[in-house]
Amino acid sequence: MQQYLSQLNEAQRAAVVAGDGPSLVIAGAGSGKTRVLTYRIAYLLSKGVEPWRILALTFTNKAAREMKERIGVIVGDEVARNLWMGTFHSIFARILRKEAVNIGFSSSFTIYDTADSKSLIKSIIKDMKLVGKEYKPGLILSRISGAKNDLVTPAAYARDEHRMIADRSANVPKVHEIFQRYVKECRKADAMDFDDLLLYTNVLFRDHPESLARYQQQFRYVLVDEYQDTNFSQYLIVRKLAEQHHNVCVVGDDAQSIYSFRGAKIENILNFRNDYPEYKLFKLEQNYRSTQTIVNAANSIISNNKGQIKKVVFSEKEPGDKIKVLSAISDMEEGFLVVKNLITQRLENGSSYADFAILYRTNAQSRIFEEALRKNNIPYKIYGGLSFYQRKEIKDLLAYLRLAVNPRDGEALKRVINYPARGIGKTTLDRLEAAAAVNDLSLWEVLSHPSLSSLGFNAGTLKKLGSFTSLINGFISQVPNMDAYELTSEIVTQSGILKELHQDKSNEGQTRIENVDELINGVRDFSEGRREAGLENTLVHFLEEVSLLTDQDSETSDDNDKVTLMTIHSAKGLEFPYVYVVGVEEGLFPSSMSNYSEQAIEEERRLFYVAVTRAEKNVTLSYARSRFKYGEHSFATPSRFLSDIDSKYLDDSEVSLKQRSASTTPRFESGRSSAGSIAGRFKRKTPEFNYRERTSDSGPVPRFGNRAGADTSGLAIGCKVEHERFGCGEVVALEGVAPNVKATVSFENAGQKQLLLKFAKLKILK
DNA sequence: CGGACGATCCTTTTT
DNA sequence: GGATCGTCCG
Repeated sequence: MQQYLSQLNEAQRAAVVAGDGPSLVIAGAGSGKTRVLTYRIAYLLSKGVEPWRILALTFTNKAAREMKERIGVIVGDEVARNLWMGTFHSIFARILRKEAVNIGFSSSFTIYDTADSKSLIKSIIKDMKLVGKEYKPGLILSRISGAKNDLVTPAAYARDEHRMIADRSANVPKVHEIFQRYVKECRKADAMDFDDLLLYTNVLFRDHPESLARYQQQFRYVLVDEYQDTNFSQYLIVRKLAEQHHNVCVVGDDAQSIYSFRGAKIENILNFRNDYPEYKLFKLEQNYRSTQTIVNAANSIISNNKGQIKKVVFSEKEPGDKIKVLSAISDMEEGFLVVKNLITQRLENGSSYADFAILYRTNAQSRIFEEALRKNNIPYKIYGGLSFYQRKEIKDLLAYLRLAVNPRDGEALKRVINYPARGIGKTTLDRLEAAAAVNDLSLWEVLSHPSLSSLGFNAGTLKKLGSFTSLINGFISQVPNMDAYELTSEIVTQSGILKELHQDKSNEGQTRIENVDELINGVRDFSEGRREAGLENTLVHFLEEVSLLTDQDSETSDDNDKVTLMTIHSAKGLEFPYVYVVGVEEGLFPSSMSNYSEQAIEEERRLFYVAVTRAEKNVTLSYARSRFKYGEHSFATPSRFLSDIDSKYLDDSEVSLKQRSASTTPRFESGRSSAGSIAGRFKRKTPEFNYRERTSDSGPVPRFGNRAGADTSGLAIGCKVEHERFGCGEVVALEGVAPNVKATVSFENAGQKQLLLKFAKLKILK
């Protein structure tokens, strides 16, 4: 152990050997935070702490796996294997399966993914006859998810003035009812969604103190990585577990908080001191990853944000390359320029393809780079987007597996009741669902109910339903006898999936068969791997693993020496020698969705910070002046973030050439141009978004506002404003006091509306 | 009932 | 550009 400690700098070592009690490790980008966590765990183990007494929560399963391996090298695999290490979701799914009966679920409950949740919400909306396009499943789900992450029940939701007002002003006043129905349907289906895994853990700990006490006693040490991206629900789990002993070590960086859309509360890291006043603070400020230029440029970016914990990240590596900005006329050209530049850099430095990453804001951007790379015969791998497990043929097969384990799983049942086609159509399904609703049963319970025949189906339909039911019953009866692999093989043939797939002789059909084969192989590997490790290898376990996979987790072995393409979000925690951050344009990065609020822009800026700090040696930024969006091309201006970078870190050789073309390019974003002022070397700031100049400095203590709406402090009667949905209008009245100011706005096309400023996304035009 | 074909909506980001 | 949705017809 001693030799490992000597590899650390003073701050790192202090954090590793800190005794019992709470510690907060503020870890700047690239400051060796994983190393600290790894060694701290190894250190605890070397002090004689049993591995199963250590709970370490990471952001991805991959991070957990790698950390386990590294710890295994130090203390031995046998020991490392018994650590409780994984994502919040997978650890607590595991615990919930054991405790399921305490919270009214079975131990083989299904985990609904986002698509399942949306589909369920959709059918609830339909059933409630909520017409109008305001009720979009995705939007409703995010509202419900937000509530769950704040531990707000449907009843509490209905009492929550803020949520109700927000819903009303978005024309979706019935969300709370949908929420209520959704929770009920999930219970009926013996299913939990992602948020439920955390929510029900809290419910379990609240309602079953004896159970909480057991885990409190088991987990003597709790460690949390990426603490800045935990939500309230996760925060509370950690707090409860550590309630008695306060042996909690959290690691994070407020500057890298990029998941607020998922309910993450940056406040968790800031409030640590309140929950654990006796806490020890460790700051890791030396960056070992990147050159000085990259670190300093990143610092200059993040300094544009108001609220942050003070820290000075520095690098002692060489100054290194300046940051280059590639300016392209179109998205096609952007792809071409980036790939051209990549080829050059690779030849100049003799580096491999795996040293390069292309990072973008949205998955949709990947296509253009895939194309450019393919044309140049450059190998690449792409993360995210349509993952293997989201393909239709895979989801179909998985649905059968899910049914075998939990036939009440309504989403799975609806998916396959008529796949392969067996003559059970929409009419039949509608009637089954109606019967289920009336009798408060799941679809499966209706199907297997003795009085199914009294529902008035004709004999043919009854027969078809009966053979489907016995097919599934056959699978169910095999669950206890077969392992995951045997059962899957059985299901593929018996269900008729294989036969169905072989009907299709096209190329895509061939690919689908290969995919299914791949899944079967995956099940076999899983089955064997688990058996060798002496673990249970049932279908339940396989399904759980599959549903909690992150896209980083599904890396295959033939991914050597390839350029990496991924969103910035998925690049979190990773590093590459050469990084391209592409699509650095207004409306794309920062996303147009974040234009309404200061906090949203700050989060986008943190995302930009994360992107730049992934690089070890070189960062290249690129933007396009026009790109295809929704099938037609639209124009763009360079991102305001370019002007956040101190110009002394920018390589402007190429830029100055482009300035001329920039100034002659007409600007299409009227009135509220941004970093379109790229002339002047990104230096000039757009006053509208330069918050620091307008707001008095709040001092060294970070302050985080919680306003959700736009900055409308300058609003007065007579102002022209623009609303996302209602369009342009004029303010005719203002009443109430901040933060509850209500404005009456007369819209040109939508008439007069009363809007609460903190919720309405009003843009002041004049 | 099921497949085919246009219309329509859309896009952040993910466990 | 592309996935999803509703409608139409065999």
